[in-house]
Amino acid sequence: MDTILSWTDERVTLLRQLWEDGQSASKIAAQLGGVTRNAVIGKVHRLGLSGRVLKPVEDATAARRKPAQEVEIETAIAVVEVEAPEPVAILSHRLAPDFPVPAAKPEPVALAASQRVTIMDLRESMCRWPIGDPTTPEFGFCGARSITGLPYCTHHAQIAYQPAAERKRDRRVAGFR
DNA sequence: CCCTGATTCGC
DNA sequence: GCGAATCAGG
Repeated sequence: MDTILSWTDERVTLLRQLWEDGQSASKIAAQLGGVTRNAVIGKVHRLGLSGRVLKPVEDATAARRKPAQEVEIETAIAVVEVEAPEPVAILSHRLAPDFPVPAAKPEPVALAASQRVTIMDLRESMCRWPIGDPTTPEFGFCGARSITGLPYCTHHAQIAYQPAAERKRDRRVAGFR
């Protein structure tokens, strides 16, 4: 077993894809698993991937600091107000069309009954991992604090986003930490 | 308080 | 090379 998950070719490749795809460091870290956003950012810099085409908001963040070397980033980017009105409760598919959605249900209702919330109580910031049988009244969602930008909490994100390489040999199941 | 990326620097 | 701590800002 090649324990110690490090920056293998697979992970670096995935990092590159996600980063260039505009994903934030924290989201990438969550999907890779085993690393923090700091680790992701550090790696991005070592790979020379920083300075990607950013969205106005993020670019402003990057430009604020004036490092030892004057990285004069003169950007005359129009600030676009992107206000996405978020309906209260909707199906996870609608909220996160491009995110993998677990086939109906992995966990026994009893196991997470304490946190389960109904669709009516689901909020944007809550984990949408389905719990229970959708055809029954007990059906609900995890409801824990979700990773901003992702539909699941850290626990379920790790189940939903297992890297292909590791999925093969399996390994980590549910939450650690 | 939530989050963003950037940089520093001990390991 | 790695990433926690810290910074600077939204």
